[in-house]
Parts: sequence; structure tokens; C-alpha cells
Amino acid sequence: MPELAEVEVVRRNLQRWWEGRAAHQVCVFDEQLLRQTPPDALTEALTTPLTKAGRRGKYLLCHFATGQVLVLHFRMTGKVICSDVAEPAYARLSWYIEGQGWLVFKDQRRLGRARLLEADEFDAYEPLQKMGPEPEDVTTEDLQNACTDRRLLKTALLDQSIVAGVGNIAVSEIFWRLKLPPRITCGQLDEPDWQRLVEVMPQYFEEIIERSMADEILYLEEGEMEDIFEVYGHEGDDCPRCAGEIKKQKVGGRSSYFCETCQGLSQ
DNA sequence: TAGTCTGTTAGACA
DNA sequence: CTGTCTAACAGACT
Repeated sequence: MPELAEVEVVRRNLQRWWEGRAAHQVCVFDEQLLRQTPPDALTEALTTPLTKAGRRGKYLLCHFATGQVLVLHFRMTGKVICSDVAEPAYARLSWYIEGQGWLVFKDQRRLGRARLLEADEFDAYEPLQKMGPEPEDVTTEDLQNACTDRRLLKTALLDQSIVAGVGNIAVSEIFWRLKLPPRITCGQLDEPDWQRLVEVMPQYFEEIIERSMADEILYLEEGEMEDIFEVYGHEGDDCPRCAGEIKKQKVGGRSSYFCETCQGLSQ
């Protein structure tokens, strides 16, 4: 489930499983995942130790001592898991870490990408160059400067050049916390609204990261993921806050979930 | 069968 | 140049 929070969970896992160690074996099952990267070059990089697992927005960054960076993007259904077999379902790329297991890039829909960049290529890499500040760093001024009055707030927050890492789920959840109607435009926010927005965004991600980590542990024991969202995917349920009903509506081309009672007028 | 889905980008259009 | 919408990418699920 790749929004910022899920990518951060993978980053923390890779830090534990992989940092300081090199792969002893590499299997490329789906070359489409690699696109511009030759499998041989990837294999060579993976067989040197990982120096750091980083993240920027929804991009996962695997740094090597050579200065090379393996950039992973999971799009809709990609993820990295640790497995005791090399090729579980939907495996696209696997590398073996001694004493840990197979690290597997899984991706049901095959939209995810892995690309190996040289140090200078990484410094100039456009998608990262264009990216806005992380939610924990963004200021009200950043947002107000980047957002025109008539633009939907939802569309603005999903624009990765304004703020990095916000996805469609996060928008619904953050709007619910702020009691904002789904179609509110940037011009309709007052100063305290912007202030609360920059406070709540990082709080939301922090909380979801923690709950996802805890959930993963629970999943290993109980075999079932808990639903950690308040409104997203909850059409028809009662609002956890006011017992109004959760509605679903297309906003900016994609589904928004919101409480019709406590999130202002739904328009 | 048609519509849906956590993301991103290109092209059409206003 | 701005912004919005759609299709496309690719596959599974309802």
C-alpha cells in the first residue's frame, strides 16, 4: 500500500534486514521492473553492502558505498517483503541476505519500477529534484505560495511538487481530522486552517507509520491485517467521531471518503 | 461485463 | 503558462 507511510515502513524494515550487508544471490524475474537498468549492473550493485536505506516522498532510496543509488517506486501495488523462498507470488526481483532471507520486490500490477543511478545521475534525478518538502518540513507559506485560490485543496495536496508523499488515502484521512469538506478549495481556507493542516499532516503520517508497524507484527501472529483508517474505505459506516454516515464521492477524479455530518457541507 | 483500485505522466482542451 | 480531465500503464477483484 504505497503512500509515504507504507514506503517508510519498508524503509525501516530494509534498514533492519539489509543495512551493512551485501546480497549473495540476485534473481530478476521481471525485467520490465528495471526498464533502463541492465540486470547485470543491478546484480553487481546488490552484491555490495547497502550503506543506507533512505526515503524521499514515495521513493525508496537504497544507497551503496560506490555512491550508486537504487531508486524504488512502488506505484499502486509494489512492496518489499522478507521471505524464506526466492519467488513468492508476484515476485519481480529477489536478493538473498545471509542469515535474514530473501528480500523480494513484489508487485501484482507491475507498475512499480527499480532504477539504478550513478552518483551524479542521482544528484540530477528529475523526479526528486521537482519534489516539494516532506510533510514534516512543509510550512504554511510553502503551501499558500504554491496553492492558487480556485484549486481544490485535495488536488494541491496530491501534487508531489507542492508537498511530498501525500496520497489519495491520506487526503481523506487528513480532511476528516481537520473536519474539511472534500471539495474545499485552497481559497476557502483561513490562516488557522493552514496552520492546523501543516500540524496534522506529519501527525497523521507518524501515527499511520506506527500503526502499520504494529499491524505488521500482529499480522505475522494473527494472519490478518487490521483496518487502520477512520474513513477511507468506510462508505456507509458510522463516523467514528459523530456517528454521522461516511459517504464516498469522486473529487478530482478519485474517490474521497468523508463524514457528511461533521465535515462541513459536502457540496 | 463494466467499474474499481494506494501512483504517475502524456496529451487534449479550456 | 494554469489547471483539469482522460487515457494509459497492468492486473486482479467485484
